[in-house]
Amino acid sequence: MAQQEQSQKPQPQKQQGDKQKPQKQQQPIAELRRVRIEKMERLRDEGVPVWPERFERTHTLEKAADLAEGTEGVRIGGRVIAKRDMGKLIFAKLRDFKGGLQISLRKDGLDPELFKRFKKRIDIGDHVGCAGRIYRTEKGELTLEVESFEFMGKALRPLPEKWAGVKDVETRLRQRYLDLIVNEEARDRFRLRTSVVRTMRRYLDDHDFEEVETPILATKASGAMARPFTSHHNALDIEVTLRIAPETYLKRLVVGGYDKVYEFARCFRNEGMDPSHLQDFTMLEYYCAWWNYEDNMRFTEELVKHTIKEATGGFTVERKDEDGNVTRTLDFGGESWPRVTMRELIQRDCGIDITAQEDAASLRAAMIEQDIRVDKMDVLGRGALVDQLYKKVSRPKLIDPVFLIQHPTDLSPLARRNDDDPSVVDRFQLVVNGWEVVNAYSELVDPLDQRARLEEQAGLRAAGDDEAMDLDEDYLLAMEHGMPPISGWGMGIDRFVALITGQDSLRETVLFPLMRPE
RNA sequence: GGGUCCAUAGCUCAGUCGGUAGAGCAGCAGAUUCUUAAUCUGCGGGUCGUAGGUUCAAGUCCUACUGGACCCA
Repeated sequence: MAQQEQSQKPQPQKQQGDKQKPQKQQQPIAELRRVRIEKMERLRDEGVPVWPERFERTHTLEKAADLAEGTEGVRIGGRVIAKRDMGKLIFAKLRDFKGGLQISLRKDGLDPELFKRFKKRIDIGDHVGCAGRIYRTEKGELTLEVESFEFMGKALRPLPEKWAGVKDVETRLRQRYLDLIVNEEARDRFRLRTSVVRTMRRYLDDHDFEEVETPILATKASGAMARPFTSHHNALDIEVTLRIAPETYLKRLVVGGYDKVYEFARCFRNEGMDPSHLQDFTMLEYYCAWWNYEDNMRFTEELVKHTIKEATGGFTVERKDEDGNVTRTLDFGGESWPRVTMRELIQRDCGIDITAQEDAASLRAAMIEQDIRVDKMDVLGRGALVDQLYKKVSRPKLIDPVFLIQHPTDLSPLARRNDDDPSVVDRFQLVVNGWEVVNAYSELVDPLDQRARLEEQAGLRAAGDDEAMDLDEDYLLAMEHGMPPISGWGMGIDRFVALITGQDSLRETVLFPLMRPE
């Protein structure tokens, strides 16, 4: 019997499909969708607004979960994420962004029509607004006894599996909303990102920094060594590039008199895609006049510790493997993070003293002698070779926070030379878990040295290092109007969030990472 | 650029030696007034990523392509 009744409903649809060819291939999902549209149409027939514009709530679910038993007149709204129908008693679970609450409907506890409507027309995924009183079930769960409810919108497609969630990486990235609906871990991660940004912004504001915005669309890519995205500006008929860093604009502002300035800067680098590089990412940069890199290191330690404490509640971060086993614990709580020069570090890890290797050729020879080979070895200048060498032999070993200081000058064209040793610059990086989290230095404020250094970069560029920096006359012009001593600072926010949320891929810290179209 | 792996129902996954497709959840019908991944009975749902090839026979083997994951340089 039931069987026959069953087959009558879907049947017409199928016959139609057979007769009318143009009807698109019948995806099975269409059946689930059709059922839900039908429910919506029934609701409309019953005079229920199917996309109502408003429901007055007295509490969010997070707040409602703190209410005392017996509280009357509570009005809450949310998405139905579970429904357990026991005949004359229905339990369901509602969720909104920050909380969740169980509701219950008793057949003799509300209008029979409403009870039937909930039973028959409400699907998992739909939104409802409920009014009632708070009580505790026999099993002890705080619950809203629904006295009336309003249908607040239909989900035409089913939600992913309630227990396993969405696992497929591609689906999670392409349809992040599903990841957010179903995976609590994803919600927590993105809320933590927001909290990190908010905490850092407040900390900087509280220390008298000014937040500014500088151009994303520019005529010259500067401030970092990277390939830019280019576009065409129609009105001016010129080539433009998306910024690769906000650095030179923020420093122009210091020329203009800002002495503490920062920007959360979306930057774009047209380079290889891998788990630790996004093409579209967020960098926080700040510049502080009258500071040197030592002052900046102290401030960095305070800022980073404060942020981690606020965001996670502690100073340690656990890194886990695929099975959830803790592989390492990063400790940010150390009294004063250790400082090590690039020279000391490389010497310790492979025996090469970079100070003794004064040019690219001799350094290359020393590396080959140790059987250390890196990409494009024969075209890179000395600075870039040092950098590659460091990344190969040393960086992976740096786990707990450490300040790596005094990088080669020719790797840092915008940084100030060290007074005692002009072959290195007054620069530091905060390295954690083998990742560069912060890059900062005492800024080069001498316009003549700056010109010479940028000309040297142009030479490297001509020799085949396509990451070498471009010469930026407009920035040199600004510099020639006079700069105070400055220390500047940059942090990859995506990377920092990945670090403290235990993610290996930066795409898990970005809501909608770019994907190739399907 | 070179290599390895993955793609099966809306979701999570099985699928043996090549013999024509399975489960759980979700859905539908029914039962059920305290559930918590509710339970119980019954039912529907598939161009096995796409296109070729091998074979009597392909989800399974081969090739290419598409999308994804990872490793190396």
